[in-house]
Amino acid sequence: MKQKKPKYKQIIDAAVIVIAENGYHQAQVSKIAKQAGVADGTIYLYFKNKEDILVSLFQEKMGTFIEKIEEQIAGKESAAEKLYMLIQKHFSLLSEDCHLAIVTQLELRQSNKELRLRINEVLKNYLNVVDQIILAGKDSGEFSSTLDLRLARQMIFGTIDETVTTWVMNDQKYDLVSNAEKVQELLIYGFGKR
Amino acid sequence: MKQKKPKYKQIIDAAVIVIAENGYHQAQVSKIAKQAGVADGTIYLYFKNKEDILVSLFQEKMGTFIEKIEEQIAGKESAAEKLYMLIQKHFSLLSEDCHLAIVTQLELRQSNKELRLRINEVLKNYLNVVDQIILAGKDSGEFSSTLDLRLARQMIFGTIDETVTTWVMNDQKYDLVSNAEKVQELLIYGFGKR
Amino acid sequence: MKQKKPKYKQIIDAAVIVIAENGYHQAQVSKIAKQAGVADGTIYLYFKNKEDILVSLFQEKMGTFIEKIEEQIAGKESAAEKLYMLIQKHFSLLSEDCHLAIVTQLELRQSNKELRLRINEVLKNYLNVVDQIILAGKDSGEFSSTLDLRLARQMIFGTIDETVTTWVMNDQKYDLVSNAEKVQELLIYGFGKR
Amino acid sequence: MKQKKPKYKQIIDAAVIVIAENGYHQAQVSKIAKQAGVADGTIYLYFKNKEDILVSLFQEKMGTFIEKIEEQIAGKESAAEKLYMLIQKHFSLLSEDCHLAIVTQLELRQSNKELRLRINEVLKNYLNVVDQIILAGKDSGEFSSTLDLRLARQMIFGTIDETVTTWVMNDQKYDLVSNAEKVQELLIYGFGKR
DNA sequence: GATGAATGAGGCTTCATTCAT
DNA sequence: TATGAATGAAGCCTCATTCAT
Repeated sequence: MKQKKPKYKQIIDAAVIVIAENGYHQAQVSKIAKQAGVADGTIYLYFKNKEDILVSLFQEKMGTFIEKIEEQIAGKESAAEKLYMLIQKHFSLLSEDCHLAIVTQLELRQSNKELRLRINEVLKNYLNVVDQIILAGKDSGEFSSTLDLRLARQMIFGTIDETVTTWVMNDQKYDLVSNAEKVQELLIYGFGKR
Repeated sequence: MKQKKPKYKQIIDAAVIVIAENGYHQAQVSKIAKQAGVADGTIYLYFKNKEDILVSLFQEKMGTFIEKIEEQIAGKESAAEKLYMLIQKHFSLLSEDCHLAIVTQLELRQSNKELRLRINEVLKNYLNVVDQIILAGKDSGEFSSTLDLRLARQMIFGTIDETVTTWVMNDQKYDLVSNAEKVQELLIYGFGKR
Repeated sequence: MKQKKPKYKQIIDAAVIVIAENGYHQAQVSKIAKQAGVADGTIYLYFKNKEDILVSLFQEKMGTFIEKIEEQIAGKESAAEKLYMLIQKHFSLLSEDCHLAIVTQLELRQSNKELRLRINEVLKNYLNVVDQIILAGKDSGEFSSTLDLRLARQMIFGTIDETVTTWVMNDQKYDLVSNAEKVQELLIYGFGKR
Repeated sequence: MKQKKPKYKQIIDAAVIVIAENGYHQAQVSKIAKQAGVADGTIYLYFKNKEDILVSLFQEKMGTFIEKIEEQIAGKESAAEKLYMLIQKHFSLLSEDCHLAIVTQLELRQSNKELRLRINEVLKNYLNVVDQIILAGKDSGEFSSTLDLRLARQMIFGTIDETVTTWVMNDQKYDLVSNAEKVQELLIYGFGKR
């Protein structure tokens, strides 16, 4: 059977592998082309330039990422439960794709300011999901009515992100998912006694 | 008037300015030399190579950073107060040096993996201070005795870092320091009602 | 008309000319590229680095050199005749290519130790041809049976090389080839009376 | 006791050691200064520039070299004996100073064309001694009256030089001096039977 | 649509030499 | 005389992108 997967996705998947295995600065277009099994020039039939591959990669993966998280959250009643599912799914999705974890947590951050701004655009969709949970919590009375939306969002994202990054930098050698519950509890109740 | 400031510091300060204003990838050695008012070759009397400038920059600045934070924390009784002073000082030090804020939050993260590993070594000293606070809080009974040290550390650092990064990416246009108290409260009490 | 000659040879020939005309240390890659009529980067599609150009140059030219000499020697009966053809062809091949003579006698010797070691590897093929002649002469009884192979080889190569070098340093202003017979006689009979 | 040896010689001796141990291209002025125990700038009180160190080195060493050879030759009657003494002394002087051997046979040849031309000027004094021997041999009837002076000179120098170079490139691991007699015989009688 | 050979701009670093002390 | 900190010119190589086939 010939490769049915359109070249577009084929190239993005190749990029994830090449970047994860070689690092951002060693991920030349020619390497990605080779991994994807196409000629260098073919890349430019599907992407405007190299930056476009990376942004598309992030959009594509983050789109799927958010969809799956939204699915998980959909049925849940409480904000606490939603937050738990967000964290749990975030952790488990990255645990299941070690290449993607390396790329998003370490490699893509080496991109220049402009690219990172465009990546942040994509990230906003994720942050919107976070915001929905916080607002739901405030609405339902689970969270303090004086909770600052931006700070809460930064705390949730910052904590999750730092947790995943530490895990990746430790070569993913411990189980990330099993931390989900404690992370959620810390976010909701803080360090104080309960 | 002769330059009294030793060239070593002179070059590091020039590097901070050049990187902040031009971006990491546009911070050529020749630009740094020009900004420092020395010849290109002079750089190499004080630094082994370009990477050495960046690591030294981080060491020098982070060293001062940590010293100042430790001074602030020293007198405080409670862990809560110590945590507040950490955040407050962290925010105010970066607020006072907008160039340094850009460099540490955005530009230096574009460095390659090897350089970031060396930067992380320096960061460990900061994380040790954080750990001391958490342990003190557990000792004194302010924090839950079951509090996971690593998770708490990641939550504190992740939240602070994300907060500063967001502020820098928004062009430092709002007051960062005034958020210190709320961030501390969120960390200690979480999102729950009080 | 398209350049039919493959770029590999095109670049090597350009290198010979550039080195001969500008000297080893003034033979920048960009100059060679310009002379070859290709872009700087194209050089690196055919050669690993600058040193590789020089080693390849020597291999290529010395390969042809040895082939032609072997052709000449092939039919000859006596070692004396073979030695004469070796010298005669050595002199005439370099007389016909004044650029190559300058490069091999003067410029390539300025290369660093590592490069010269690699050049010496190539030279061994030439010295093997010399050895064959000496051994043939000893076998046939033309040369003394006590003749020391290494010394004889050094005397032949040293004399030929010094003769060519002197000629090149005198700007090739006298006829080299006409010395071939006398050089051969000197090697075979020495300075003594005959 | 303080260093009585004038700095001039001190620097030249340092240069020989530094070049022999590090190679021509790694023999920076600062390294020579350090080895000589003087400041970089001091070098320039005794030598016009780096090239001047190298030419002076060659002049100084070659001057002594020739003097010693002339001493040896002085008393000898026959040209054959003189030639033997020349070779024998040439070999033994270099055998006794392994640093100098490396410098003259390998490292100094990496110098550029201009420097080599100046070195050749110095070499002429050596070649004059060779010429005296050849002419004496022709006068006395030991050598053929039709012997070509230039060719004979090239054969003597080329053979000696190639012999020493081969010995140095083989890490001076066999005895050079013991080859003197056979080299002389080969030069005088050639490869023919005797 | 697919190829891949060719392009060419751009920067880190070394080291001989100077000159104020 | 002696010092040594400072100078600054100069070149190899990479790799994103194009375009003739």
